[in-house]
Formats: sequence, C-alpha cells, structure tokens
Amino acid sequence: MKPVYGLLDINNCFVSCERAFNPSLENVPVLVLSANDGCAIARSSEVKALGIKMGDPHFKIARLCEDNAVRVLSSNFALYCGMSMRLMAEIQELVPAAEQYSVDEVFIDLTGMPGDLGEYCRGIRKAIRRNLGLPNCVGTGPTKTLAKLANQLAKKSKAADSVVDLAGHPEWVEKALERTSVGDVWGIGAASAAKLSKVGVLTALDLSRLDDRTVSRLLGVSGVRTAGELRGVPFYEVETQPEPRQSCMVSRSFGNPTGDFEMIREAVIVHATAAAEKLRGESLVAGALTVFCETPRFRKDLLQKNVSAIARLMPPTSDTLRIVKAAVSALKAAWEPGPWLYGKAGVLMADLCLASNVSGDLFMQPEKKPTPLMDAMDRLNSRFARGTVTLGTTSKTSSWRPRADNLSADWISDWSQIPVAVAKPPQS
DNA sequence: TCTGGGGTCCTAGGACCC
DNA sequence: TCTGGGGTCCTAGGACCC
Repeated sequence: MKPVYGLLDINNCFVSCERAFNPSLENVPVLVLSANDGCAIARSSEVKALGIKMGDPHFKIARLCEDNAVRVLSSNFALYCGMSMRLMAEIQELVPAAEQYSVDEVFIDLTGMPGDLGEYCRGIRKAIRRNLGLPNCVGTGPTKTLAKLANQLAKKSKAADSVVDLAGHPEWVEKALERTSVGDVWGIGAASAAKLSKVGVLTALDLSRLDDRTVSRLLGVSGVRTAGELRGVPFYEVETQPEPRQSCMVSRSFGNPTGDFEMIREAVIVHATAAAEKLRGESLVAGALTVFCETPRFRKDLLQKNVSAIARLMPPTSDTLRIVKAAVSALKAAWEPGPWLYGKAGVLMADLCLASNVSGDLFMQPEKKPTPLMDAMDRLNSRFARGTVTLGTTSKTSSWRPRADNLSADWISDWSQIPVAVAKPPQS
C-alpha cells in the first residue's frame, strides 16, 4: 500500500498559545521574544505584515513595535511545552500513528485512510482548534517532504482553507513544486540554496528534476534524499517510537555579562540541576558532561573568549548531587579569568543511555534508578511548581538571570496561577 | 546598551592499526 | 626527487531543523 503522510502544525505557535489564554491579544499585533528578550521568535500575522522577520533583534525593532502598538511578550516555555503535550495527546486520540516532530509540528500516518483525505484532515484541524484553541494547518503528501511542502502552501493560500491534500491530488504536485522556492524545501538551507542557484536551480521543481549525480556533488547524500522525496519516493518514515536522544543541553545568556566566578558558578549549578531533571524525566543517565562559558558573540568590539571542560560520570548518572558536583569541578577546570566578561554559560550532558540499559562490571555498580531523594524532589516540583525544591540557595534576582520583562502567567503549570473563569447569570 | 536555545546528521581529516 | 594500501574510530566543524 502506498504510504500517505500528513503534517499538522500550529500557526504562529507561541503567539497562538498566548492568545488561547488571553483574548485581549486577538486581532492585535503580537510578538514573542526569545529567552533574555533577545530577538523575535514568533510573530502574529499583523507583526509579519509590519516586515518584522524571524530572528530580528529586539533592540532594532523596538521603535517599530512601539509605533504600532505591538504587544511584545517574553517567551513562556512552560506554557508552550504544556500546550505541545496537550496537542500530542489530542492528535493521538484522532489518528492511529503520530510523531511529534517539534514543539508545534506533528507528522501523522494517513496510509490506507478511506474516504476523502482532505475532508478528514479538515476534521482533525477543527478538533484541535476547538479543543485547544490553537489555529493550525495540515498538508498531506506521498512523502514527508511533500507533506511539509503542502503544509506551507496551506498556510499561504486562503483558498486552501488551511488544508492542502497533495496525496489525494497527485496532479497538483508539479504546480506545488513550481510555486515553492528551493530554499523553502525542508532540508535545503541557505548554504545549499546558494549553491543550487549558481547552477540555475531556483524552485523545488528544478531540484526534483536535477540528476542525482549533480545533487550528490552539490549537497551530499542528504540532498539526494530530499530530491527523491520531492519526486514522491519516500525515504523518511513516521517514527512513532522516537530513539532516545544522544545529548541534552541547558544554557542561557546572562541578563548582564559578568566576570565574577561565583555568579557564573551559581548559573552553572542552576543549569546542571535542570539538566539532571530532564534526564530523569526521560529515564536517561549521562556518562559525561561539558561545562562551557562564552563571551557575547555578536559584540565584535569586545574581547572574545570561549572556555569549556569535560567531566566523566562513572557510573553514568542522573543524580542532581553528582551532576552538580561534576559540573562545578569542570567549571573550575575551564575557568579563565580575564578582562573579558562572560555572557553565557551552559551544561551539555553527553554519552546518554537509558538507565535500564547500563550494565555494571567488577568495579562499577550501575545506577538503575534515581535515589529516593531525587524521586521526592521530582514529585514535589511536578506537583506544585518548577523550582519548589532546589539544591542550596540561589537568588531569583542574580544579575546572571535572563531578562523576561513581559512574561505571561504559568496558566497551566502552576496551581497558584490558574486563570479564574467567572460565569455570570443571563441578563433577564 | 541591546542579537535564543536545543537538537540531529554528515563529512573531512587525523590518529592508529595491520 | 621518488617511502603502501586499507581499514576503523574519533573529533571538529558545517549544515540543517524548529
């Protein structure tokens, strides 16, 4: 049976999550900034119309936002991740097989679905809209790459009514490829698009017609796969059982760059604690970690310095106490004081594997599960709110803490911040 | 003054081995 | 002048994704 792939994604995801809980944001320009209120990462259609681009630094567009009464929000990842989990739960009720591809995108397997595929997809998107309050689009195709391309067209075209069904309409594919710039194809970034344009390949259709030898020479094996997928030959499948990840990073830019070791030590402890929590949440353990500190990379006028050091964790662990201890000693090893000021620090957990898969030997007893202390910490933090129980004392106001000047409430992850709905009796 | 955070895969080149 | 030919493994860097 011929495989059929679908891709559903949330329109302007972070903006839509904010709007779902705050109706005053409907029909006005809304912009969500990255961590540290650094740059634009989600834009409502009104903000896109102002010419504000993805990744534009806030300080360069602040005036434009002010002049146009743009509602500028800090990013609230607790909210977006919570909504993303609800999205997955909803989709799994609606379709037999789904793969979460990113925080706002889900691939679905529509192979063998009877009836009109387009109508079926409209039903899915309406259910998501109704149950979560999140506007979304769906594209289908004989490959993931074509489903993704169809989804982009569904977003652009008003006539499509948020669904483009290329799988059910093979006769539309050529037109769809022709209308898509090669740089907008999933897997073709700026560097590849530039190489392709030199040989006259400007659209997805051009790429699909290029011979494999040329594609391979220009883009390597990944390019050959992408070109094949554009021709309708599936290479990627819907992965319903994702492989456990190989690495896990927690890092943040500082609100204010600093050269103070104690300040950075505190940041590293907070990040290492978060990283350990993430590992336990996925039943993983790490065999090594890297701690790094960087100076602000865009400030070419300032002295640049990147330092890092690795610590081995034997036996592999997810224990906050051991991970924090290792991270602090790695930081000491990496530390280079100087006239420069560090602007960012982070912890990268590596050599990950499932805790249940670690085997011991004569000299090493593996850690098969978190200690009762870790277990208790996780349960308290998940039941009440993130950060209810932490290691040692850290200040919520330290100058390394990232800026977040316009943060919305933790509407769905903190009991004390749940919005109150008031039902008024009908007017007589 | 001011530019995010977190991932994956591929490739080239060096180290090392026989 | 002129010094083999393959393997494997590891790492760093690039490219891509959201």
